[in-house]
Amino acid sequence: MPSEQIENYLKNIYKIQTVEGKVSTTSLSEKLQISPASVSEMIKKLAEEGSLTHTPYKGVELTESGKRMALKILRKHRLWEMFLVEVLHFGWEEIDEEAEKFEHIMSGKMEDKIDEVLGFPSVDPHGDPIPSKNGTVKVVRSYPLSDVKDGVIVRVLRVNDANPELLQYASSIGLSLNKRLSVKQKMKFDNSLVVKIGSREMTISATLAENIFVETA
Amino acid sequence: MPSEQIENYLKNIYKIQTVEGKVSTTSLSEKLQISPASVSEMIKKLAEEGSLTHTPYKGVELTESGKRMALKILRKHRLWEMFLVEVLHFGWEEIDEEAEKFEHIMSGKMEDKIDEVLGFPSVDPHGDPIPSKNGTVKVVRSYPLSDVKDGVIVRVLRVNDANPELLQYASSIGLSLNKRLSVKQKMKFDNSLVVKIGSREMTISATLAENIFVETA
DNA sequence: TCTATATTTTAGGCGAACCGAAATTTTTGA
DNA sequence: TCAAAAATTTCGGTTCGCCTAAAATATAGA
Repeated sequence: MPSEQIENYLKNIYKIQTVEGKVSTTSLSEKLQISPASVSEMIKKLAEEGSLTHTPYKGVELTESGKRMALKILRKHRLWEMFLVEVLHFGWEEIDEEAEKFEHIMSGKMEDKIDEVLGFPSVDPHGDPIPSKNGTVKVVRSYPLSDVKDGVIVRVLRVNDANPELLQYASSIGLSLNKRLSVKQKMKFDNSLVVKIGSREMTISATLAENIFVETA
Repeated sequence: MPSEQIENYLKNIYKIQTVEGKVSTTSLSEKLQISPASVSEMIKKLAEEGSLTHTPYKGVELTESGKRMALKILRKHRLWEMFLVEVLHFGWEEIDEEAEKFEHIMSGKMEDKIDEVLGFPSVDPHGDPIPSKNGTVKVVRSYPLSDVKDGVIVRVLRVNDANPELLQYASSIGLSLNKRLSVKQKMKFDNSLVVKIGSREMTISATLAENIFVETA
Protein backbone atom coordinates (compact mmCIF):
# COMPACT_ATOMS: atom_id res chain seq x y z
CA MET A 1 0.00 0.00 0.00
CA PRO A 2 1.37 3.41 -0.95
CA SER A 3 1.44 6.00 1.83
CA GLU A 4 -0.92 8.92 1.76
CA GLN A 5 1.82 11.28 0.68
CA ILE A 6 2.97 9.00 -2.10
CA GLU A 7 -0.58 8.92 -3.39
CA ASN A 8 -0.55 12.71 -3.44
CA TYR A 9 2.69 12.83 -5.35
CA LEU A 10 1.48 10.32 -7.93
CA LYS A 11 -1.88 11.98 -8.39
CA ASN A 12 -0.34 15.38 -8.93
CA ILE A 13 2.35 14.11 -11.24
CA TYR A 14 -0.42 12.59 -13.32
CA LYS A 15 -2.36 15.84 -13.36
CA ILE A 16 0.62 17.94 -14.38
CA GLN A 17 1.57 15.33 -16.95
CA THR A 18 -1.80 15.50 -18.67
CA VAL A 19 -1.84 19.30 -18.79
CA GLU A 20 1.78 20.25 -19.36
CA GLY A 21 3.34 17.07 -20.68
CA LYS A 22 6.62 17.38 -18.84
CA VAL A 23 6.78 17.23 -15.04
CA SER A 24 9.60 19.14 -13.35
CA THR A 25 10.64 19.19 -9.73
CA THR A 26 9.60 22.83 -9.51
CA SER A 27 6.12 22.35 -10.91
CA LEU A 28 5.47 19.51 -8.48
CA SER A 29 6.93 21.52 -5.64
CA GLU A 30 4.53 24.35 -6.39
CA LYS A 31 1.51 22.14 -6.76
CA LEU A 32 2.18 20.24 -3.55
CA GLN A 33 3.44 23.25 -1.62
CA ILE A 34 6.49 21.29 -0.54
CA SER A 35 10.09 22.48 -0.87
CA PRO A 36 11.95 21.48 -4.05
CA ALA A 37 14.50 19.65 -1.92
CA SER A 38 11.88 17.38 -0.40
CA VAL A 39 10.23 16.80 -3.73
CA SER A 40 13.57 15.86 -5.23
CA GLU A 41 14.12 13.29 -2.48
CA MET A 42 10.69 11.79 -2.89
CA ILE A 43 11.13 11.55 -6.64
CA LYS A 44 14.29 9.55 -6.11
CA LYS A 45 12.40 7.22 -3.82
CA LEU A 46 9.50 6.79 -6.20
CA ALA A 47 11.92 6.03 -9.02
CA GLU A 48 13.54 3.31 -6.92
CA GLU A 49 10.11 1.87 -6.18
CA GLY A 50 9.34 1.78 -9.87
CA SER A 51 6.41 4.17 -9.87
CA LEU A 52 8.13 6.58 -12.21
CA THR A 53 11.22 7.11 -14.31
CA HIS A 54 13.48 10.00 -13.49
CA THR A 55 16.23 11.61 -15.53
CA PRO A 56 18.10 13.79 -13.04
CA TYR A 57 17.86 17.49 -13.81
CA LYS A 58 15.37 16.68 -16.54
CA GLY A 59 12.02 15.45 -15.39
CA VAL A 60 9.77 12.66 -14.40
CA GLU A 61 7.32 10.28 -16.08
CA LEU A 62 4.94 7.82 -14.49
CA THR A 63 5.43 4.15 -15.25
CA GLU A 64 2.41 1.99 -15.99
CA SER A 65 2.23 0.97 -12.35
CA GLY A 66 2.55 4.57 -11.17
CA LYS A 67 -0.15 5.69 -13.54
CA ARG A 68 -2.44 2.93 -12.31
CA MET A 69 -2.04 4.10 -8.74
CA ALA A 70 -2.59 7.72 -9.72
CA LEU A 71 -5.81 6.87 -11.53
CA LYS A 72 -7.07 4.87 -8.59
CA ILE A 73 -6.77 7.92 -6.38
CA LEU A 74 -8.19 10.24 -8.98
CA ARG A 75 -11.21 7.96 -9.29
CA LYS A 76 -11.78 8.03 -5.57
CA HIS A 77 -11.31 11.78 -5.47
CA ARG A 78 -13.84 12.46 -8.19
CA LEU A 79 -16.38 9.94 -6.98
CA TRP A 80 -16.19 11.53 -3.58
CA GLU A 81 -16.64 15.02 -5.01
CA MET A 82 -19.72 13.81 -6.80
CA PHE A 83 -21.03 12.29 -3.61
CA LEU A 84 -20.49 15.50 -1.67
CA VAL A 85 -22.53 17.45 -4.19
CA GLU A 86 -25.29 14.93 -4.85
CA VAL A 87 -25.86 13.46 -1.41
CA LEU A 88 -24.57 16.00 1.06
CA HIS A 89 -25.39 19.10 -0.98
CA PHE A 90 -22.01 20.73 -0.71
CA GLY A 91 -21.28 23.66 -3.01
CA TRP A 92 -19.20 23.32 -6.14
CA GLU A 93 -16.32 25.24 -4.70
CA GLU A 94 -15.99 23.37 -1.41
CA ILE A 95 -15.65 19.83 -2.58
CA ASP A 96 -12.09 19.64 -3.86
CA GLU A 97 -10.57 20.41 -0.50
CA GLU A 98 -12.81 17.91 1.31
CA ALA A 99 -12.13 15.20 -1.24
CA GLU A 100 -8.37 15.66 -0.84
CA LYS A 101 -8.66 14.05 2.55
CA PHE A 102 -11.18 11.34 1.80
CA GLU A 103 -9.57 9.94 -1.33
CA HIS A 104 -6.86 8.31 0.75
CA ILE A 105 -8.98 6.44 3.20
CA MET A 106 -11.79 5.17 1.01
CA SER A 107 -11.86 1.40 0.92
CA GLY A 108 -12.64 -0.43 -2.32
CA LYS A 109 -15.96 -1.40 -0.85
CA MET A 110 -16.83 2.18 -0.07
CA GLU A 111 -15.81 3.21 -3.57
CA ASP A 112 -18.21 0.66 -5.03
CA LYS A 113 -21.09 1.61 -2.78
CA ILE A 114 -20.74 5.26 -3.63
CA ASP A 115 -20.41 4.53 -7.32
CA GLU A 116 -23.68 2.63 -7.11
CA VAL A 117 -25.55 5.23 -5.07
CA LEU A 118 -24.54 7.82 -7.66
CA GLY A 119 -25.58 5.66 -10.59
CA PHE A 120 -22.08 5.10 -11.99
CA PRO A 121 -21.30 8.65 -13.08
CA SER A 122 -18.71 9.29 -15.80
CA VAL A 123 -17.73 12.82 -14.85
CA ASP A 124 -17.35 14.70 -11.59
CA PRO A 125 -19.16 17.95 -10.70
CA HIS A 126 -16.59 20.02 -12.58
CA GLY A 127 -16.85 17.90 -15.69
CA ASP A 128 -13.59 16.04 -15.15
CA PRO A 129 -13.81 12.39 -16.21
CA ILE A 130 -13.98 9.76 -13.47
CA PRO A 131 -11.45 7.03 -14.32
CA SER A 132 -13.02 3.60 -14.60
CA LYS A 133 -12.21 0.85 -12.17
CA ASN A 134 -9.78 -0.78 -14.56
CA GLY A 135 -7.91 2.46 -15.12
CA THR A 136 -9.21 3.91 -18.36
CA VAL A 137 -10.12 7.56 -18.76
CA LYS A 138 -12.60 8.84 -21.27
CA VAL A 139 -11.12 11.85 -23.01
CA VAL A 140 -13.63 14.62 -23.46
CA ARG A 141 -12.91 16.82 -26.46
CA SER A 142 -13.47 20.40 -25.47
CA TYR A 143 -12.15 23.90 -26.12
CA PRO A 144 -11.58 26.80 -23.80
CA LEU A 145 -14.38 29.33 -24.09
CA SER A 146 -11.70 31.90 -24.80
CA ASP A 147 -11.06 30.24 -28.18
CA VAL A 148 -14.67 30.37 -29.34
CA LYS A 149 -15.55 32.75 -32.20
CA ASP A 150 -18.30 35.38 -32.23
CA GLY A 151 -21.82 34.12 -32.79
CA VAL A 152 -21.20 30.50 -31.91
CA ILE A 153 -23.47 28.60 -29.52
CA VAL A 154 -21.69 26.25 -27.13
CA ARG A 155 -22.33 23.95 -24.22
CA VAL A 156 -20.27 23.91 -21.01
CA LEU A 157 -18.48 20.58 -20.57
CA ARG A 158 -15.96 21.32 -17.87
CA VAL A 159 -14.78 24.04 -15.52
CA ASN A 160 -11.24 24.09 -14.18
CA ASP A 161 -11.46 23.27 -10.48
CA ALA A 162 -8.11 24.70 -9.47
CA ASN A 163 -9.56 27.90 -8.04
CA PRO A 164 -12.49 27.77 -5.59
CA GLU A 165 -13.21 31.47 -5.94
CA LEU A 166 -13.50 31.12 -9.69
CA LEU A 167 -15.89 28.20 -9.25
CA GLN A 168 -17.94 30.14 -6.77
CA TYR A 169 -18.22 33.06 -9.15
CA ALA A 170 -19.00 30.87 -12.16
CA SER A 171 -21.88 29.23 -10.37
CA SER A 172 -23.16 32.58 -9.11
CA ILE A 173 -23.58 33.83 -12.68
CA GLY A 174 -25.32 30.62 -13.73
CA LEU A 175 -22.35 29.08 -15.48
CA SER A 176 -22.75 25.43 -14.60
CA LEU A 177 -22.21 22.13 -16.37
CA ASN A 178 -24.16 21.52 -19.56
CA LYS A 179 -25.42 25.09 -19.73
CA ARG A 180 -25.84 26.44 -23.24
CA LEU A 181 -24.50 29.85 -24.05
CA SER A 182 -23.84 31.95 -27.10
CA VAL A 183 -20.86 34.18 -27.64
CA LYS A 184 -22.14 37.57 -28.75
CA GLN A 185 -18.99 39.57 -28.98
CA LYS A 186 -15.28 39.18 -28.41
CA MET A 187 -13.45 42.27 -27.24
CA LYS A 188 -10.13 42.81 -28.97
CA PHE A 189 -8.57 45.02 -26.31
CA ASP A 190 -8.75 42.63 -23.34
CA ASN A 191 -10.11 39.39 -24.81
CA SER A 192 -13.19 39.55 -22.63
CA LEU A 193 -16.41 38.09 -24.03
CA VAL A 194 -20.02 39.16 -24.07
CA VAL A 195 -22.12 36.02 -23.77
CA LYS A 196 -25.77 35.17 -23.41
CA ILE A 197 -26.81 32.54 -20.89
CA GLY A 198 -30.52 31.87 -21.04
CA SER A 199 -32.00 35.32 -21.44
CA ARG A 200 -29.24 37.17 -19.61
CA GLU A 201 -26.36 38.83 -21.29
CA MET A 202 -23.12 39.34 -19.44
CA THR A 203 -19.42 39.93 -19.76
CA ILE A 204 -16.84 37.29 -19.00
CA SER A 205 -13.18 38.12 -18.44
CA ALA A 206 -10.46 36.49 -20.51
CA THR A 207 -9.15 34.65 -17.46
CA LEU A 208 -12.51 33.21 -16.60
CA ALA A 209 -13.08 32.21 -20.23
CA GLU A 210 -9.77 30.33 -20.28
CA ASN A 211 -11.03 28.12 -17.48
CA ILE A 212 -14.38 27.24 -19.01
CA PHE A 213 -14.29 24.37 -21.50
CA VAL A 214 -17.04 23.89 -24.05
CA GLU A 215 -18.14 22.04 -27.15
CA THR A 216 -19.96 23.49 -30.10
CA ALA A 217 -23.67 22.92 -29.57
CA MET B 1 -5.55 20.71 16.34
CA PRO B 2 -4.71 17.39 17.94
CA SER B 3 -2.98 14.86 15.69
CA GLU B 4 -4.85 11.82 14.48
CA GLN B 5 -3.01 9.59 16.92
CA ILE B 6 -3.69 11.86 19.84
CA GLU B 7 -7.37 11.74 18.96
CA ASN B 8 -7.17 7.95 19.07
CA TYR B 9 -5.52 7.96 22.45
CA LEU B 10 -8.06 10.33 23.91
CA LYS B 11 -11.05 8.51 22.47
CA ASN B 12 -9.87 5.18 23.81
CA ILE B 13 -8.96 6.55 27.20
CA TYR B 14 -12.49 7.88 27.39
CA LYS B 15 -13.97 4.54 26.40
CA ILE B 16 -11.93 2.57 28.93
CA GLN B 17 -12.68 5.18 31.55
CA THR B 18 -16.43 4.81 31.15
CA VAL B 19 -16.33 1.01 31.26
CA GLU B 20 -13.56 0.24 33.73
CA GLY B 21 -13.14 3.45 35.66
CA LYS B 22 -9.38 3.33 35.92
CA VAL B 23 -7.17 3.56 32.84
CA SER B 24 -3.80 1.82 32.97
CA THR B 25 -0.95 1.91 30.50
CA THR B 26 -1.51 -1.76 29.77
CA SER B 27 -5.21 -1.49 29.03
CA LEU B 28 -4.56 1.36 26.63
CA SER B 29 -1.68 -0.52 25.08
CA GLU B 30 -3.95 -3.48 24.40
CA LYS B 31 -6.80 -1.42 23.04
CA LEU B 32 -4.57 0.58 20.73
CA GLN B 33 -2.29 -2.33 19.81
CA ILE B 34 0.73 -0.20 20.56
CA SER B 35 3.62 -1.23 22.81
CA PRO B 36 3.42 -0.19 26.49
CA ALA B 37 6.64 1.74 26.02
CA SER B 38 5.13 3.95 23.34
CA VAL B 39 1.90 4.40 25.24
CA SER B 40 3.83 5.46 28.30
CA GLU B 41 5.65 8.10 26.28
CA MET B 42 2.48 9.43 24.75
CA ILE B 43 0.78 9.61 28.13
CA LYS B 44 3.60 11.76 29.40
CA LYS B 45 3.16 14.05 26.43
CA LEU B 46 -0.60 14.29 26.83
CA ALA B 47 -0.17 15.11 30.50
CA GLU B 48 2.19 17.94 29.60
CA GLU B 49 -0.34 19.22 27.10
CA GLY B 50 -3.01 19.22 29.76
CA SER B 51 -5.35 16.69 28.19
CA LEU B 52 -5.07 14.30 31.11
CA THR B 53 -3.61 13.90 34.57
CA HIS B 54 -1.11 11.15 35.13
CA THR B 55 0.18 9.66 38.34
CA PRO B 56 3.24 7.63 37.28
CA TYR B 57 2.80 3.89 37.86
CA LYS B 58 -0.83 4.54 38.78
CA GLY B 59 -3.07 5.60 35.97
CA VAL B 60 -4.57 8.28 33.90
CA GLU B 61 -7.66 10.48 33.92
CA LEU B 62 -8.93 12.87 31.28
CA THR B 63 -9.13 16.54 32.14
CA GLU B 64 -12.17 18.54 31.07
CA SER B 65 -10.37 19.61 27.93
CA GLY B 66 -9.28 16.07 27.17
CA LYS B 67 -12.78 14.77 27.65
CA ARG B 68 -14.14 17.44 25.36
CA MET B 69 -11.79 16.37 22.60
CA ALA B 70 -12.61 12.71 23.14
CA LEU B 71 -16.33 13.36 22.87
CA LYS B 72 -15.86 15.35 19.70
CA ILE B 73 -14.24 12.37 18.06
CA LEU B 74 -16.74 9.92 19.47
CA ARG B 75 -19.53 12.05 18.05
CA LYS B 76 -17.96 12.01 14.62
CA HIS B 77 -17.32 8.30 14.83
CA ARG B 78 -20.87 7.43 15.72
CA LEU B 79 -22.46 9.84 13.29
CA TRP B 80 -20.35 8.33 10.58
CA GLU B 81 -21.31 4.80 11.56
CA MET B 82 -24.94 5.80 11.34
CA PHE B 83 -24.34 7.31 7.94
CA LEU B 84 -22.66 4.17 6.66
CA VAL B 85 -25.64 2.07 7.67
CA GLU B 86 -28.43 4.43 6.66
CA VAL B 87 -27.10 5.93 3.47
CA LEU B 88 -24.53 3.50 2.13
CA HIS B 89 -26.16 0.33 3.43
CA PHE B 90 -23.11 -1.12 5.10
CA GLY B 91 -23.60 -4.04 7.46
CA TRP B 92 -23.61 -3.66 11.22
CA GLU B 93 -20.30 -5.40 11.62
CA GLU B 94 -18.33 -3.43 9.02
CA ILE B 95 -18.89 0.10 10.16
CA ASP B 96 -16.66 0.44 13.19
CA GLU B 97 -13.50 -0.18 11.22
CA GLU B 98 -14.50 2.22 8.45
CA ALA B 99 -15.49 4.92 10.91
CA GLU B 100 -12.11 4.66 12.65
CA LYS B 101 -10.58 6.32 9.63
CA PHE B 102 -13.22 8.89 8.84
CA GLU B 103 -13.68 10.31 12.31
CA HIS B 104 -10.36 12.11 12.05
CA ILE B 105 -10.89 13.92 8.80
CA MET B 106 -14.50 14.99 9.07
CA SER B 107 -14.82 18.76 9.05
CA GLY B 108 -17.35 20.47 11.29
CA LYS B 109 -19.35 21.30 8.22
CA MET B 110 -19.47 17.69 7.14
CA GLU B 111 -20.48 16.66 10.64
CA ASP B 112 -23.43 19.06 10.51
CA LYS B 113 -24.54 17.98 7.05
CA ILE B 114 -24.51 14.33 8.02
CA ASP B 115 -26.31 15.01 11.28
CA GLU B 116 -29.00 16.75 9.27
CA VAL B 117 -29.32 14.08 6.58
CA LEU B 118 -29.75 11.51 9.34
CA GLY B 119 -32.36 13.56 11.16
CA PHE B 120 -30.24 14.29 14.25
CA PRO B 121 -29.99 10.75 15.65
CA SER B 122 -29.31 10.20 19.35
CA VAL B 123 -27.77 6.74 19.15
CA ASP B 124 -25.54 4.95 16.65
CA PRO B 125 -26.39 1.64 14.95
CA HIS B 126 -25.16 -0.34 17.96
CA GLY B 127 -27.21 1.69 20.39
CA ASP B 128 -24.30 3.73 21.70
CA PRO B 129 -25.25 7.34 22.42
CA ILE B 130 -24.04 10.02 20.03
CA PRO B 131 -22.55 12.86 22.08
CA SER B 132 -24.19 16.21 21.42
CA LYS B 133 -22.32 19.06 19.80
CA ASN B 134 -21.71 20.74 23.14
CA GLY B 135 -20.28 17.61 24.66
CA THR B 136 -23.06 16.01 26.64
CA VAL B 137 -23.85 12.31 26.51
CA LYS B 138 -27.23 10.86 27.26
CA VAL B 139 -26.76 7.89 29.56
CA VAL B 140 -28.96 5.00 28.58
CA ARG B 141 -29.88 2.81 31.53
CA SER B 142 -29.59 -0.81 30.41
CA TYR B 143 -28.63 -4.22 31.75
CA PRO B 144 -26.72 -7.05 30.15
CA LEU B 145 -29.06 -9.73 28.86
CA SER B 146 -27.08 -12.18 30.97
CA ASP B 147 -28.51 -10.56 34.13
CA VAL B 148 -32.14 -10.91 33.10
CA LYS B 149 -34.31 -13.40 35.03
CA ASP B 150 -36.47 -16.18 33.57
CA GLY B 151 -39.78 -15.15 32.10
CA VAL B 152 -38.98 -11.48 31.65
CA ILE B 153 -39.66 -9.64 28.39
CA VAL B 154 -37.01 -7.15 27.37
CA ARG B 155 -36.09 -4.81 24.53
CA VAL B 156 -32.60 -4.60 23.00
CA LEU B 157 -31.09 -1.17 23.59
CA ARG B 158 -27.45 -1.72 22.73
CA VAL B 159 -25.02 -4.32 21.44
CA ASN B 160 -21.34 -4.15 22.27
CA ASP B 161 -19.55 -3.27 19.06
CA ALA B 162 -16.10 -4.48 20.08
CA ASN B 163 -16.33 -7.73 18.12
CA PRO B 164 -17.45 -7.71 14.48
CA GLU B 165 -18.02 -11.46 14.42
CA LEU B 166 -20.33 -11.20 17.39
CA LEU B 167 -22.26 -8.42 15.67
CA GLN B 168 -22.51 -10.39 12.50
CA TYR B 169 -23.85 -13.38 14.37
CA ALA B 170 -26.28 -11.33 16.42
CA SER B 171 -27.81 -9.79 13.33
CA SER B 172 -27.97 -13.19 11.62
CA ILE B 173 -30.24 -14.52 14.36
CA GLY B 174 -32.42 -11.44 14.23
CA LEU B 175 -31.01 -9.76 17.31
CA SER B 176 -31.07 -6.13 16.31
CA LEU B 177 -31.76 -2.84 18.04
CA ASN B 178 -35.19 -2.39 19.61
CA LYS B 179 -36.13 -6.03 19.09
CA ARG B 180 -38.33 -7.49 21.84
CA LEU B 181 -37.45 -10.84 23.27
CA SER B 182 -38.47 -12.98 26.20
CA VAL B 183 -36.12 -15.02 28.33
CA LYS B 184 -37.59 -18.53 28.57
CA GLN B 185 -34.99 -20.35 30.54
CA LYS B 186 -31.61 -19.74 32.08
CA MET B 187 -29.26 -22.73 32.16
CA LYS B 188 -27.39 -23.08 35.44
CA PHE B 189 -24.50 -25.12 34.10
CA ASP B 190 -23.16 -22.68 31.49
CA ASN B 191 -25.32 -19.56 31.94
CA SER B 192 -26.68 -19.83 28.42
CA LEU B 193 -30.20 -18.59 27.79
CA VAL B 194 -33.17 -19.88 25.86
CA VAL B 195 -34.93 -16.85 24.41
CA LYS B 196 -37.82 -16.21 22.11
CA ILE B 197 -37.47 -13.58 19.39
CA GLY B 198 -40.68 -13.13 17.46
CA SER B 199 -41.94 -16.66 17.02
CA ARG B 200 -38.51 -18.29 17.04
CA GLU B 201 -36.95 -19.84 20.08
CA MET B 202 -33.20 -20.11 20.29
CA THR B 203 -30.24 -20.52 22.60
CA ILE B 204 -27.84 -17.71 23.35
CA SER B 205 -24.44 -18.32 24.91
CA ALA B 206 -23.41 -16.59 28.12
CA THR B 207 -20.75 -14.63 26.29
CA LEU B 208 -23.17 -13.35 23.69
CA ALA B 209 -25.70 -12.46 26.41
CA GLU B 210 -23.08 -10.41 28.25
CA ASN B 211 -22.72 -8.22 25.19
CA ILE B 212 -26.40 -7.53 24.60
CA PHE B 213 -27.86 -4.72 26.70
CA VAL B 214 -31.56 -4.46 27.31
CA GLU B 215 -34.29 -2.73 29.26
CA THR B 216 -37.37 -4.36 30.77
CA ALA B 217 -40.19 -4.01 28.29
C1' DT C 1 30.88 31.62 -25.90
C1' DC C 2 30.61 32.08 -21.33
C1' DT C 3 28.83 33.98 -17.21
C1' DA C 4 24.77 34.95 -14.47
C1' DT C 5 20.58 33.03 -13.14
C1' DA C 6 17.49 29.34 -12.50
C1' DT C 7 16.76 24.62 -11.46
C1' DT C 8 17.81 20.54 -9.18
C1' DT C 9 20.16 17.63 -6.05
C1' DT C 10 22.90 16.51 -1.86
C1' DA C 11 23.99 17.04 2.97
C1' DG C 12 22.84 17.56 7.56
C1' DG C 13 19.09 18.03 10.75
C1' DC C 14 14.38 17.90 12.90
C1' DG C 15 9.87 16.14 14.99
C1' DA C 16 6.41 12.62 15.45
C1' DA C 17 5.47 8.24 16.78
C1' DC C 18 6.97 3.75 16.84
C1' DC C 19 9.97 -0.31 18.83
C1' DG C 20 12.88 -3.63 21.95
C1' DA C 21 15.74 -3.95 25.88
C1' DA C 22 16.85 -2.52 30.30
C1' DA C 23 15.73 -0.28 34.54
C1' DT C 24 12.41 0.93 37.93
C1' DT C 25 8.38 0.53 40.74
C1' DT C 26 4.37 -1.92 42.35
C1' DT C 27 1.80 -5.92 43.48
C1' DT C 28 1.18 -10.51 44.95
C1' DG C 29 1.45 -14.71 47.31
C1' DA C 30 4.31 -18.22 49.77
C1' DT D 1 7.76 -10.15 55.02
C1' DC D 2 9.96 -10.22 51.10
C1' DA D 3 11.22 -12.20 46.67
C1' DA D 4 9.27 -13.21 42.22
C1' DA D 5 6.17 -11.58 38.83
C1' DA D 6 3.74 -7.93 36.66
C1' DA D 7 3.35 -3.28 35.29
C1' DT D 8 5.46 0.85 34.01
C1' DT D 9 8.96 3.91 32.54
C1' DT D 10 13.46 5.19 30.48
C1' DC D 11 16.89 4.69 26.97
C1' DG D 12 18.76 4.29 22.55
C1' DG D 13 17.45 3.53 18.02
C1' DT D 14 14.36 3.47 13.61
C1' DT D 15 11.45 5.35 9.75
C1' DC D 16 8.93 8.82 7.35
C1' DG D 17 8.66 13.04 5.43
C1' DC D 18 9.79 17.63 6.04
C1' DC D 19 13.28 21.73 6.04
C1' DT D 20 17.45 25.05 5.07
C1' DA D 21 21.82 25.74 3.20
C1' DA D 22 25.15 24.49 0.08
C1' DA D 23 26.71 22.24 -4.06
C1' DA D 24 25.99 20.76 -8.71
C1' DT D 25 24.03 21.20 -13.16
C1' DA D 26 21.45 23.39 -16.86
C1' DT D 27 19.81 27.41 -19.51
C1' DA D 28 19.67 31.88 -21.37
C1' DG D 29 21.31 36.24 -22.81
C1' DA D 30 25.05 39.62 -23.50
